[in-house]
Amino acid sequence: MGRKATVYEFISNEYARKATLKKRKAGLLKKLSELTTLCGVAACAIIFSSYDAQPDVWPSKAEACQVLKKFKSSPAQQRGKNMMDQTVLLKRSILQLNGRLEKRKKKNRELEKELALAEAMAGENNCDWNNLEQLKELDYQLQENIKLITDKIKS
Amino acid sequence: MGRKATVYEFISNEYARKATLKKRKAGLLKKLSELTTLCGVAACAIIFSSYDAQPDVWPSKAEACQVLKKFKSSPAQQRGKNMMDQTVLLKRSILQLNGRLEKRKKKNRELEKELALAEAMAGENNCDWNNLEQLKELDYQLQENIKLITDKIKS
DNA sequence: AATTCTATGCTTAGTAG
DNA sequence: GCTACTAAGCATAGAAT
Repeated sequence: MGRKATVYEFISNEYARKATLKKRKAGLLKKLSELTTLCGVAACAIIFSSYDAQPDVWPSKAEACQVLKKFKSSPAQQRGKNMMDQTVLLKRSILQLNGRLEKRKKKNRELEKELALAEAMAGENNCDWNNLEQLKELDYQLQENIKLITDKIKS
Repeated sequence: MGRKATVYEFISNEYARKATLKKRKAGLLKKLSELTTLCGVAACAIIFSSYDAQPDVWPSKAEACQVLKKFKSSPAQQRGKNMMDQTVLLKRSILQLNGRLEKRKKKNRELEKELALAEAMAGENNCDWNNLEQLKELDYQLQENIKLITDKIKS
């Protein structure tokens, strides 16, 4: 009953996370609706969840496009402040990502040993290695992209 | 003090309207921030008020670091009669993993298209955060895959 | 996994400085 | 205008179903 104080970090439990997403998404869109009504402003929101291929777009895709079009037509200079904020956030998240990458690479190495052992015991078949290769390939691409973005931000 | 029940219609009083806009906008963006952190989703919001020429744009904030489950390397212990069983299980799980990986890659491609849409709407200067969201999504899924393999090996 | 319930945390309208 | 305050409205986590 009731509830505890919310801890603001990624909800590891998948079901709880999905339930929270649903509730909060509804709450958020309601708030956005209220805001536009009460204050007479134009607004839109786009939420990408990994559950649905399609993003949730409020109020509708068409209207969101209009709002975004308007945003796009506003001079870039006026967006300067937001850009700055974004850059700061991006840098922070890149730091986090790099940390996670390091941990993941370490895991990969250990995992690789385990799989190699299993492979040796199995005696043949290299589908294990194929799978690992996929992970490593993704890993490589991820690093390349992060490097790219980092360079972009620095410049 | 306190407050009355809110009537959801345009606030005619200009001062009250502006004050409400400020408060609710802050509340809304906070909620959006919480949503992305708690549920690991990418989201953005754009709000046009008639007060400012430029809209308030909320880019996806840095995703809170997902607490990484402690990697427990399986010490490859029972090499006796369990060996074969483990290998069989491993092979089976790898087949499943490959299937999942394919699905996820497909999902990723769809997500990528949607993100590309948002990117186009938000303008070229915003491409960085969209790219980063893709990377983070990819990163998350990679971690999931690795965890899956690890768990399979342990069992 | 979706719905309902409700205790409790969170937001915010109105106000004061 | 703004910040700070606070009562009361509102959102929602966790549990039950």
